[in-house]
Amino acid sequence: MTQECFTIGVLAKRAGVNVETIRFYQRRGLLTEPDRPLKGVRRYAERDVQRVRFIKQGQKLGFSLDELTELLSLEDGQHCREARDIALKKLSSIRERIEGLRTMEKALSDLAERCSQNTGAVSCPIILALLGPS
Amino acid sequence: MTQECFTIGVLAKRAGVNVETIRFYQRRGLLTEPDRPLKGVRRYAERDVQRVRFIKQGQKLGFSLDELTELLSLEDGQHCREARDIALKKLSSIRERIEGLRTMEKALSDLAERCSQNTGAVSCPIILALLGPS
DNA sequence: ATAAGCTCCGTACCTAGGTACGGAGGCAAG
DNA sequence: CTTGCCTCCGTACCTAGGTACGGAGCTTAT
Repeated sequence: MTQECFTIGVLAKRAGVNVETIRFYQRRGLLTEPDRPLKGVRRYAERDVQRVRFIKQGQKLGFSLDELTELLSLEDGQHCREARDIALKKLSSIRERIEGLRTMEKALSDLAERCSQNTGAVSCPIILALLGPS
Repeated sequence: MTQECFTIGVLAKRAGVNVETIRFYQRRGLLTEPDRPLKGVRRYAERDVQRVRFIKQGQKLGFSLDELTELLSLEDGQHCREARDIALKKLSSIRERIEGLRTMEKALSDLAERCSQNTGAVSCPIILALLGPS
């Protein structure tokens, strides 16, 4: 059986963050503070590890802690209609981001190719490409 | 002919940022400080507007000012080999980001669909989906 | 039962990325 | 030539997202 009961230190290690970060997330409401069965010492489970990893992954993708709080609120499976609205809003911002990144990807790979052909590139196209149809 | 000579206030307005932000970017080395032909007052050109817009766009996509400084250093079209290396590094980080966002997109659109079918969703799949093959 | 090594909690501090403020000077119109 | 609005510059302040610190209390091995 999986060990579903570890301390904050173990949680932090498993999630790859600092203990202080866990405490910070609790203050911010991103992690619910568990009850303390053992007189003062909180115990955590696997789902807490996943939550923290989710937050870290989300941050890498450019979401703020406030946005992630909102996303995590979908997690309980209740409030279906509300969840759907939030999900759709986030979806469109995600799609915009993907589009922007794709434009950047194209510009950079063009640049890299031009450079490796060593055609004595005249001027880097990155900025123009990123500005889109200017 | 295009008017290639405006003050910091106009530059800021055209780029959609605060005057202080321009000055801040100059201190950070993201924008080169132009000479001051008119006894103390700097003049800017269209390319400065584009540079600032580029920075703002890059930030939305999750790049730090340090990374953007590096990307902007490609802009002169010199240092081909170096530029290519930087471009390739950024490319792989961009591709990772796109992948991450795609995973998130899939999870969210599944969620939204499930919600609109009102099947009394059991548990939100977002976290699991985001953690990838766990 | 005592020392090592946790945990808890509050508070202070740090970095990134700005934003605001205040004094001094330029410049154009009335 | 003065009023008003700009620029320049330095310095102070702000928000987000942590990190570090220090005292006090568990808990576990010896």
